[in-house]
Amino acid sequence: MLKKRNVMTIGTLAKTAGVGVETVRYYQRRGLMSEPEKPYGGIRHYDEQALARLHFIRASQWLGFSLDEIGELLTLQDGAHCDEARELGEQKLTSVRRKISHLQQIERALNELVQKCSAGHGDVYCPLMASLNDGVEDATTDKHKVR
Amino acid sequence: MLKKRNVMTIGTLAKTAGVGVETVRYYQRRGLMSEPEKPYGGIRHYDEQALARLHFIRASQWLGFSLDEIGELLTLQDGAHCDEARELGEQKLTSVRRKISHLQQIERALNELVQKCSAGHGDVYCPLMASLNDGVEDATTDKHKVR
DNA sequence: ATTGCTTCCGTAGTGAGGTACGGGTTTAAG
DNA sequence: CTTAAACCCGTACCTCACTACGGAAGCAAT
Ligand SMILES: [Zn+2]
Ligand SMILES: [Zn+2]
Ligand SMILES: [Zn+2]
Ligand SMILES: [Zn+2]
Repeated sequence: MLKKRNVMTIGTLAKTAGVGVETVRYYQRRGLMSEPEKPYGGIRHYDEQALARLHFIRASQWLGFSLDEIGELLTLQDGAHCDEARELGEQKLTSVRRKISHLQQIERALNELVQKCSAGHGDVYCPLMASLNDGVEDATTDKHKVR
Repeated sequence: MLKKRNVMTIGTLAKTAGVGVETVRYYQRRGLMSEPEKPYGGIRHYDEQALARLHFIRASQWLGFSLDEIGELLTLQDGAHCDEARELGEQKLTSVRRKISHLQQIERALNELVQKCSAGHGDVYCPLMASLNDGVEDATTDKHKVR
């Protein structure tokens, strides 16, 4: 694994960034990373720019951006279009907040069901099961589609 | 759409429950619903029990159970095994809480980035982009895998 | 009786983000 | 020099929950 002045093979690059080789190749197919030139009949080598790109992708992904959106972010990466990038970030922030409040609703409902059940109902039919049968809160209304 | 005393075709059943016909058939293939007998050369008919089953599935799904888990819940539905069902519910509750706190971490990070960018940085390189390049918080560490 | 919507049934495709396989080539270690 | 590991490349497969397709046959209204 000789890493002579930031020059790596795809395997070293992948391991350094903590992803699989196949993942790097997949990002190349998706157009998120370029494939370096291949020396005649040899092996491609990658530098610290490729590594930075991988970091960019994983950081963005952690923030909830899809690979398509990351592609878009990359075209705005020159620093001259940070207003557009910020716009994307704001949209993502909104969607993250929606997800959180949806999950919090689920958390409350589920917690209530579990509490009611564990409070011990005699031989009465379990309220947890009853709620699943009758519909949990507004579970089956259009307000919160499952997908 | 004649619904003579709780007797429906698959289409009526699906529409009443707010799902597609194909979804009902899919649940049957998955073993979550039984297929009623078919009268010789005729059309199957469904009753309000089938509808209740569909409600059960959608309510459970809304709570975050996968179809496999719902299958498990259904076997515990007789009321005699509510301890096991509650156990499943508690596990799901834990995972929902983990998801929430993960998303809250993302929310904080993303919010900070957007704020820093919109605060207006002169001709300095955009801190949002810089953070994406350098790694957002512990984004690339093992603590919070993207998948 | 003809039109036209349903039902029936099996199979296949979708989207997201990879992961796996397999056969051939190249390089590094001993 | 030999052999094991790593690389190259295309293609297939994975999960999850559906969704679509296609052709035959049933059923309701005009
Ligand atoms: Zn611009
Ligand atoms: Zn109970
Ligand atoms: Zn039991
Ligand atoms: Zn900026």
